[in-house]
Amino acid sequence: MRTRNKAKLQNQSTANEDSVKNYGEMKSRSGCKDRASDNETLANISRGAVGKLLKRVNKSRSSRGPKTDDSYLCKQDSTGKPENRSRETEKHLTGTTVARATLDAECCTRDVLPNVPLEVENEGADVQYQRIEREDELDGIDWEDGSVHTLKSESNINEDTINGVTVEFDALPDSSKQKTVRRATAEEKELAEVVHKVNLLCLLARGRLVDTACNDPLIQASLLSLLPAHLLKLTDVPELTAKALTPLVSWFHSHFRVRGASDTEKSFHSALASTLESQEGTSEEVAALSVALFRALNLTTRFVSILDVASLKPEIEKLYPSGQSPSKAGSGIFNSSTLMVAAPKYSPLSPAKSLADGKHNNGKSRATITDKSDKRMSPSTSDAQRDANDECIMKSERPKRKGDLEFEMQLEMALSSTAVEIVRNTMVSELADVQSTSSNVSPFKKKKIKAEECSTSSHGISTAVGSRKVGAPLYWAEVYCSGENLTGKWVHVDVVNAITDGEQNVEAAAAACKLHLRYVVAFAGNGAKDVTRRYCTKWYKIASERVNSIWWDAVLAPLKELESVATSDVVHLRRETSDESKKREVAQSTATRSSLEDMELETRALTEPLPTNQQAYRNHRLYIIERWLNKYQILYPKGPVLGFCSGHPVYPRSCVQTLKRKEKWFREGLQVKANEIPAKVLKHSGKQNKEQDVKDDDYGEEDCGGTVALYGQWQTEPLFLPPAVNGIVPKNGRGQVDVWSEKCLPPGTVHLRLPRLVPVAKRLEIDFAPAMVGFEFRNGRSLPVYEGIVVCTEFKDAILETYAEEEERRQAKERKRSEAEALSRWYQLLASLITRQRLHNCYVDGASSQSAVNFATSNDKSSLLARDAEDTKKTPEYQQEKSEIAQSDSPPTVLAEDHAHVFVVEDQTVDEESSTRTKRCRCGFSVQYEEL
DNA sequence: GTGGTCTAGTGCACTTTGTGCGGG
DNA sequence: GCCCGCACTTTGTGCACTAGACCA
Repeated sequence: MRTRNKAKLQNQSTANEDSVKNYGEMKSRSGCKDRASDNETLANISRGAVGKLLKRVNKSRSSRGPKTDDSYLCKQDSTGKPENRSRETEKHLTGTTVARATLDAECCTRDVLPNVPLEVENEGADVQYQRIEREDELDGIDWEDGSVHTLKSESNINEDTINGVTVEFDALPDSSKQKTVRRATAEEKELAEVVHKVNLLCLLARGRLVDTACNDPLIQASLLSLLPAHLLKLTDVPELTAKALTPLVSWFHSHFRVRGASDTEKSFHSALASTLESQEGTSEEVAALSVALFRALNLTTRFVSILDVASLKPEIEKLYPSGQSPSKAGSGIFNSSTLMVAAPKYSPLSPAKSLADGKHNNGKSRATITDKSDKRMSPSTSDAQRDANDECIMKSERPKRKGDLEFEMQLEMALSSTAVEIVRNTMVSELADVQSTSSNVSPFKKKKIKAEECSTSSHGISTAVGSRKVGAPLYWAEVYCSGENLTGKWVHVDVVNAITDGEQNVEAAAAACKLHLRYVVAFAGNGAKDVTRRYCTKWYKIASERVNSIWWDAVLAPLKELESVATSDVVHLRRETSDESKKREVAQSTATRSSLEDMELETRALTEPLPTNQQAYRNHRLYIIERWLNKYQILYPKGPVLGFCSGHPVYPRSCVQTLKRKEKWFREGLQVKANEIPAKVLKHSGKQNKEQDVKDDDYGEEDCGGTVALYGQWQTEPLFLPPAVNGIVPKNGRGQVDVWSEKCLPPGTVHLRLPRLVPVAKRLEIDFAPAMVGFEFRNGRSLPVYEGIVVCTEFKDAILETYAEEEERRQAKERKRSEAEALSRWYQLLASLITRQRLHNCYVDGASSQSAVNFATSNDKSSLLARDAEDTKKTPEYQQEKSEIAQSDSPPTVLAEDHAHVFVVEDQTVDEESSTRTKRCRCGFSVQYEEL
């Protein structure tokens, strides 16, 4: 679509600004003329002229092709005053326009007016032509092919209207064509993974928190006190079965209600106590209470939770349109449907919230209802509601998926039909509130609860519309029933939905609620165990959504032990009355219970049913269909056929073999057996073929005719290389040995990974081969990397011995060289110091040039510096000078004339910190140097 | 709603064996 | 003249994977 560059006022790009400025310039030019003559008349005439001009420009555009159709440009208001604009926008835009007009007025005087007669009426065809040309010149700048953001289109139209121009789009932006698909970058993936992991850890911690709260003796005692007497004895049977739990579950389900909201500021423990008191709470609290009750009844019980973590994959395209940063929209753990904050997530469709959603998302028709609801809410509830509303606003800013749009439409219809019912329910709840005085729950809270109940159908899996349905199985209990099966069984008990032993239904229920069973974790004894396998039969669907199993197993390992100990401990306590021998037996059985469960889960993993769609086989860990084999894979042996999917035979994944070229096998220390037919022959690309034709392969690779032969491991045998004979190392065509691994070394040879071995081997006249250990890319090409040499084993010691000697010699030589260099540098330093001092004496202290010359002469050979101090002492000159100095009372400057500096040892000072030594001559000259 | 197919974008693995110049 | 070390410059292609669009 060709659009007017509307980005001017949005400061989107400089180019856009320029282009729009050009248009503003056009307008201002006409404004200049207005001022030049009659304001009113010329203004109107000018506007008319601009309109004409635009029409002609548009005409010329449209004549150039369908893509340049700008018919959407037309003059809207003859007065140029915008209609229906906001005050802020008006202010902003007026300022901008005036500023630009002033600026352009100055420009137009110089730029346009000199060439154009002021009489607009007489504006000749030439001028118009010039202007049109100008427009054409601007065409490339001022107009561009651009996308239109739907969310901003409305405001943009207003802005353009302000300028007296209406921007009309002849077609709705085609989202499917405009949307550029942006894939997640590696960095974003990494970030998503980190968020996922952190979210997992938080949810694990949350689960442990809940598990600990379930052990509270006060809560357990309170629950027992509520339990009818006949139910107390239900579980007091030696072989507990799932059936025996049913009455208990029914009682619990009827006595505890689930509400959506929760006071997130309370600790979970106090929230649990409140739930116990009011017999209403979140599904998490209700499930936790059920676990507490079962534990109070001495049943081995776990608290099980689906960890609904942030996605492992960055959902960029889903959540954020192009140009909208994740930070702006909010992302990850804080915006995901995490269980850390229970309230908003579990009641997405409560009437109040739904109405609030409607307020923001859908029109004002529902605003009245929302207002009513809001007015009845308590301040705290309103705050919560505001939070929810904020969340809704955030959600509304995101691009909506097709399903979400449909959901909104359905929601709107449902609300319109049930609005009356909601109001009635609210009134009923108000009435009930007035009547009930004993309850501690605030009337406002109760209203909300009641209102929510009417739409969420409180218990059972709802079939409500929406992407997140109410009733998703998120929390339940697992009770160990020793009477189930032969070895006992962990029985799924969901008091929220009043389901016992319904583990096979969890997956379907979760799927119906758009909830993936990525992680199902059972908590007990402050530990945790991943029991996802028990509830998830379609592992292939969640495998890619789970974190790296090594990391996950490592995280769970200590928790798993705690859980295992805890569940056995519970059993142990339960049978405390047993005698010692029985105790031992129980301990033994619990030890195997954990391993039995592991076996059960592993069995489930290995007996996963065959998927019914072909895509599932692509990365399935157990099964494969032939179409998903890549070019380096083959089925060997080709069977057994486990089943069929859309006519494709399904094979075990274990039949998939990786194929490699001969050279690749060589690198792994294997060679293809003689007379083996390639398992697969691949065609090479043109470029590779060309290169392959030019060169010969080292090992007789069969790459010719643009094909490459691949072999499977079953076609290989251990590498057999020609051995070293008579001290000669067998080499390849390039006179080297490729040392990919130790297996690639010819028998009887050894790889010496030391530098500077080549001269040693040459000196000893020992046969060797450079060892190529790999390739590296430099200068845009791959270059071989050599490391050491390959020699026959019998020469190893001799070479190493000589190498050691050679290295010692080399190091000594190196040391000597460095010392000599140090001396040389010292000499240079001191010589420069002397020169400096000489110049100082000569020109700064006012010494005679003659003395300077003498000084220089006496020092030219640097005899003083070359001389050692001790040696100097022994010389007759030194002795003479010393005596002269002692006898003379002359100032040092006089003495300095034609004298060589003498540094007496006694006059030397040493700075220990800086290791600097200062030598002083009696004449006052001193030299400071650093000791090496 | 689900699955199959096609398309396009992204990331990654594979490929693979120099040359010229200056200083010693 | 020979040998050694260093600098130069930083691929290109194809495939696997993934996700979206579209259709049945």
